[in-house]
Amino acid sequence: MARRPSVTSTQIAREARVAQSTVSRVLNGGSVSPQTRERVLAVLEKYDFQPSQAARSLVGSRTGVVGVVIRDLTNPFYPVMVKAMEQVLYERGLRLFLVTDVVAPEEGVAMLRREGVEGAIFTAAVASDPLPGRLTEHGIPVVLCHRTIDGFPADQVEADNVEAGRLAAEHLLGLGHRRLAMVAGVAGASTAVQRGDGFRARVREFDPALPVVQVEGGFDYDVSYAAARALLAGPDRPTALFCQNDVMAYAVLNAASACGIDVPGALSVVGCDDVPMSGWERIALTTVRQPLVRIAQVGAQLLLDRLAAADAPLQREVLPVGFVTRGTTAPPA
Amino acid sequence: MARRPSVTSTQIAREARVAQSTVSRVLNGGSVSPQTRERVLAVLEKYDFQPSQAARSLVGSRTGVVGVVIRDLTNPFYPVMVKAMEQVLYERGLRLFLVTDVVAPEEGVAMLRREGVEGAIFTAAVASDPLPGRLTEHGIPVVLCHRTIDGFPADQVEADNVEAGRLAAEHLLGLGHRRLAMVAGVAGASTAVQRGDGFRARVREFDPALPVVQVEGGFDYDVSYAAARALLAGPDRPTALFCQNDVMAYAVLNAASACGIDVPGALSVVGCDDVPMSGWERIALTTVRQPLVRIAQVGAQLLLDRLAAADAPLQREVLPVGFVTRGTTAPPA
DNA sequence: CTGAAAGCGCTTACAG
DNA sequence: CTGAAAGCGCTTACAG
Repeated sequence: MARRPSVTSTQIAREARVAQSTVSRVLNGGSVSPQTRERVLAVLEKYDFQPSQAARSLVGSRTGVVGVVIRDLTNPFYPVMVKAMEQVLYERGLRLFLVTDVVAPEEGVAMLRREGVEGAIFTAAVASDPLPGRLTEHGIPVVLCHRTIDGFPADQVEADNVEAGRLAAEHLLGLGHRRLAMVAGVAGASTAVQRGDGFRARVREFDPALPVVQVEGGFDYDVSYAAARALLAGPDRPTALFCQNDVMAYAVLNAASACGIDVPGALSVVGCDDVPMSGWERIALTTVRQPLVRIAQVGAQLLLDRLAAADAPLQREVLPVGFVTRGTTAPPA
Repeated sequence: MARRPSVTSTQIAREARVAQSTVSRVLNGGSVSPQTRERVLAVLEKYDFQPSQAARSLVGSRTGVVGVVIRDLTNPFYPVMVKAMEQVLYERGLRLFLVTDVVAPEEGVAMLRREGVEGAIFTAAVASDPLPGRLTEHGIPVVLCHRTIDGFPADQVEADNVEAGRLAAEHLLGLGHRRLAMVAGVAGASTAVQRGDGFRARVREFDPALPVVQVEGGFDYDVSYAAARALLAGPDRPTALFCQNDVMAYAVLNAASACGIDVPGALSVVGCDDVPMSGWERIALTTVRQPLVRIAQVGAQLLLDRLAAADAPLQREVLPVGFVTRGTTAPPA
């Protein structure tokens, strides 16, 4: 099954009795007389012609493809971002090439380069990650979106995650909780670092002697579920838990159910992200909202801007967060 | 920012003092003497060379790209399928070009053709859908995966959705429910038709006079949530609800919470799909399991087979489903 | 406005 | 085993 275009612009040209370059002109809006255009259009339509992107990419100076690197597509977080990015990219006629964790990171970068992407948006970079750098080395513009890397030479956009952590602590402290724990995300992810820092800083301000127990959830449901079961079954169970993202909070909520621990009666839980599901009555998660869609849109826009002006100064945007009180927090028993 | 490869095989060839075709051979495993290969490999490595897919696609007989058409990426259902497909496709060295509902359907097909996809997998086709046909017309192999179209000339794979509907009815009837309602999916989607048919058929067998109220949920959370609120607030509220997919069941569960209706005490709810979230303690949805990942894998495999043997007879696979009893069903009050 | 020609970066026969 | 050459389907100067 040869995947050659069933009909090429040369064949269109022949049938319309014009030069192939004329077909190209009507396709791309060059100057063509109305009569000629008419004739070519008719043949184009007759065959429902579509030009080969491969040929276009090869000859043109641009491929029109942008790479988007995400982690796990099944985390409800990423589809929302991808969708928002698609929307802004498509409006500008760019296509999106998605790289997920189904391929090894190194291979992902290689794919992006073979694909000739004009730029790439990383959504899940970690501190020591050599991957974004591997792209910039080759002159490919990179945007760090949602997760950032201090000092990395790229446009970056993120939520005010430090403030997010502070808000969570503020809320829990205000409710009267003193036995605090935190379910942490991926070590080295800026979101995890910043949210953790913000939370601890606010607790320290309140009382430097107050400890914050930390368990590792890796931003992952299953990991967090197991960790929560262990934590909740152990001695000195905390009365309040800050989860560095919503998915880990869901895991805690479910683990608490499994352990017969009432939320918020015996345990308060705060998440971070506010993905749509957190508003479900069955979940009703108290959480810190970050402007998910906006972050994605800005990320895409930063790349667009960069493509338009390669030498413009680097941008770094930090978007505000807000606290959303729902049903998973209450004063300690 | 011209997105030309920073280094081409011709430049590699020059530096390695061989012909460009020799570089191509070491890249693609042609016969090359050990010494020559060594020399070329060194230069390849030095520049971290990646060949241009555009050029490869143009000259080769294949692009190595497979199109996957999904509906809404934010429906937790699709990411699972996409991931499973990615896995089998990548193993064979194929890339995946994702088309979501962010682009208009017609434009999606045009993109697939411009991209030169070797085949396409549709996951959300509906009965009257002209799109898959638009691809086969141009000689591009199509697989209908998850949602099928009777009589459509393509390989198809789906769950035994009729049985799924029957199992749901069986369960509810067995529990003693007689006031039944169904939240229906997208009209024209095979899954909706089959699940509905199965459910109604089983009810009819049990008692031809028993009515089944139907409300439209369109496989969509928000639509179903609104429909459920209306249904549950109205007179003659059903005691049991079969939702044609899990997402709609979540909407019903949450709507019931919002209305203060106890599930399963005052209302039994059965879903269909069994996506991972249905097993969460906070949800604990009684549902019909379909082998989601398997369906996606078989879909990808059918396309692979078709690419290997264009003239093989058309396949249609129907995979078995199973009933999963959890916490959202009970005998009527 | 229109055509002939060059060339994008590769793979693939074809010679030697 | 290796090189020279053709050619994939386009866009883009360059002439006319």
